[in-house]
Amino acid sequence: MEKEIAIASLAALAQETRLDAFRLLVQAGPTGLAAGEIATALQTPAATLSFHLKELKSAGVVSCVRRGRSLIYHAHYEQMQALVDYLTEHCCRGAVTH
Amino acid sequence: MEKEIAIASLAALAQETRLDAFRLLVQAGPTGLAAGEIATALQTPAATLSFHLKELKSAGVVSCVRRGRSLIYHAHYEQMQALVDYLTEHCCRGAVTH
DNA sequence: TCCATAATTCTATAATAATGGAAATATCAA
DNA sequence: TTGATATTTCCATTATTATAGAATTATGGA
Repeated sequence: MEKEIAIASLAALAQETRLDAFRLLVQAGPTGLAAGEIATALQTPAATLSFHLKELKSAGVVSCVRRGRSLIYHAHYEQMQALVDYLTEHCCRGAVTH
Repeated sequence: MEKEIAIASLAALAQETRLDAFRLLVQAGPTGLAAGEIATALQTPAATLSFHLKELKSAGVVSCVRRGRSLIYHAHYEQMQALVDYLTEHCCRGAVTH
């Protein structure tokens, strides 16, 4: 993973509403969640949530597909795994936790 | 790891100068690096770097001790490992990368 | 004590990010 | 084709973060 992408991914998740939204999507799995379902679950105005979903999407940690009137969002597990690998590789050298 | 601490750690690393500084500290290992050595390596003005080191410190991903006139900074591997564990636990469920 | 060095804090400025109402766009159903 | 629903984009406002020169604090040596 490129450093720039790692920074963008870290920034995407370093905000409460976005981390909460992302965690909901991880829980939801392959089914995904509609933007409105996330907004309701997080009690966040649609416009605000839409802004955060756009951030997550442009960082590449989520994607969405239209289904009828809804846009269904999904977590990108591969990119998250790549981020974890990046951190382990570049930021954890010498860790002695377990 | 608490969500708040995870967010603070992610935010600390989601900035180029700070990620670069942190990676230098990881490379340096137990020896650590003086603030001035990091500033020189990154070609960043002392005041700017000091601001970023304070951010890293308040997020708990680095610490420092005085040695003579210098402040020697060290990476906190345990907290980084805890962050990686947090992400794996909460944000990677279902990952199928390898 | 006085000077040089190392780093931080102070301060102002510029840049970026977050918030949410209102308007616009897309889709479906009757 | 009209109306209801889902969501985004537009926009203005507020809040937070980053930058770096100048002043300040801390330390060690002559």
